[in-house]
Amino acid sequence: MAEINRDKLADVLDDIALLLELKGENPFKIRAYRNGAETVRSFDGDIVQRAAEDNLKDIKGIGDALQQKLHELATTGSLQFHKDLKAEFPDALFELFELPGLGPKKIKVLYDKLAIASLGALQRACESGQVATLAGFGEKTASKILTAIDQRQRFAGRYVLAQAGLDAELILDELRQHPAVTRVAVAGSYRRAKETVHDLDFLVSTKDPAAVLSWFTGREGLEEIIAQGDTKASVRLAKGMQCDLRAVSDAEFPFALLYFTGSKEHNVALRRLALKQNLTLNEYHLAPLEGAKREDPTPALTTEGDIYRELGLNYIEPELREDRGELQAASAGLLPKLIEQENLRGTFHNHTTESDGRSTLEEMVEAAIDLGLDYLGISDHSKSSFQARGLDEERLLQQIQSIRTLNKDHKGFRIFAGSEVDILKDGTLDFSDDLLAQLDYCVASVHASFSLSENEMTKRVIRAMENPHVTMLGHMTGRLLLRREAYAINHDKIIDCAAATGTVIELNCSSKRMDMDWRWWHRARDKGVKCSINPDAHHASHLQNLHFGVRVARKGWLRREDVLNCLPLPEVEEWLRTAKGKRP
DNA sequence: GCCGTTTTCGGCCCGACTGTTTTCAGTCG
Repeated sequence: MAEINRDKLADVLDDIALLLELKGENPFKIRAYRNGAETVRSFDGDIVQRAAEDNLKDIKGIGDALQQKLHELATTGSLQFHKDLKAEFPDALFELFELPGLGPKKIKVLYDKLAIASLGALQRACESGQVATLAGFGEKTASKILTAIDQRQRFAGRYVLAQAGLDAELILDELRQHPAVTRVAVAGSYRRAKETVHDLDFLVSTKDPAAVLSWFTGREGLEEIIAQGDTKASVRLAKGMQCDLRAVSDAEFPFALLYFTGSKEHNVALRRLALKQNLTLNEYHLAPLEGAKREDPTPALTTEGDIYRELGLNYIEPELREDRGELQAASAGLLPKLIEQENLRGTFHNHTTESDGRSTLEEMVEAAIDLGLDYLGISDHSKSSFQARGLDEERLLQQIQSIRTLNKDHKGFRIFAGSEVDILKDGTLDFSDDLLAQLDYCVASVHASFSLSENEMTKRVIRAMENPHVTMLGHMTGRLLLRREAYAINHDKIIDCAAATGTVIELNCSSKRMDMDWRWWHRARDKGVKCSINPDAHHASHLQNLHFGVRVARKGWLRREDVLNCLPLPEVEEWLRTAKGKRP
């Protein structure tokens, strides 16, 4: 039986939705499958187990048909209905969905009329002029497709959060200085702090949209202008990222900001809520449904908070807007007070030139002080990570001494001596317990043997977490965003083990990692697991990534009290001195 | 396909832009 997990269940439902779209099925049926996929992804509990037991009835969004299909998937590892649908179309056809401008309807026409089922065939058909003759297609469509195929090679199309941040902040600054601009914001997945984004969505309020839009499309160094209308323009930056700008009136601004921040799922849920109150919500206003009776006119709403309040909700922070329970929490007054960057007092898991860092111990300390932190943990690699010049026992003991000495020069700032110790293939650690006991703390991480089965990997990591000297688990899945997949590991079991052993889980906020993934933190938090937001800095400048770490922690519903490195120095010292099983 | 203090049938979020169309379908967010 094929190994089945939560993601596999959700992916099959999404795949069915796509296949049904190609077949031209009822769009609401398609939406039901997509909703089902999202429900599976965000379900709080062991959805695979529930599916195997055929016990999904009370889960909103899963009806008889989806329950039956999920049950078949969970018990047999595959789904006949899915296989049959897939057999109707060649695999290569699905590449076509990656081209902007092509959706299920057009792809179906290409497939039905010209038997086009791959990027190569599509390129040839565009070049030969066949595509332009199809009903609903034309010369421009054909040439746009050719451009899209070409660009697909050059621009992978997604960017990590910190990377997008450079362009986002620059363009925001320029927009703020534009004389015709009143209010400005960057919305979209960047504002929601998704770990990767595919474009940047800017929003301005202005009395002169034409002036702002023409400034936007006239900026220097653009790769292309994708679209330009009266209120909206899209451009591609030289580095390939798409940026959209929307111009609205100042009265419309909060509605547009809410709308363009998304997520799409959050918006849909919000509009459904509005409808229940006989209101209709769009990007311009909140208004009574036509014909609906409403006692009072909607009062002036000038901020997003006003709109939420009008709908009977507390203000929902952008990071939470993923339709993962935030509307219910806002309605019940149960939203968390999310962590803020100024709550961070220090950070663990940082490297120096002793292993593979590029800044010295002293440079790292200066950078931490400049950032306003009160403590910094140094955890260079251990000896098995020879590719990273990992420290052996002798060098680690010397480093501990250097740190103790350097601490004497700093009043009110503390450097903690730690290690990022390798979790070996069998779950044992790279250093003896005696040596680990001499450290202030220890981060344990997997750096090799990524291809173990989920079961073996989970056991391996659990064994390491059961060590009384392991303070925290480093980058839990080893993923590198947009570059390397996470290794297989059972999140539920690791979180349970962290709760049982008092092991902290790291939120590694290196821009390429953001690991453990934000989708799991709410659950971990509720089980009492502590988080440590760590930049895994290999250069003094990488401490800046704490900013994005905090934003992703917010996305995981984390509060100040859930994060170890929000503790003030005296308390974190006390916490580290206390034996692992007895910590608060 | 899902769902119900209007319900077991008839709804299901909404608008801009583009390209192909003489009034709109498709795509995107």
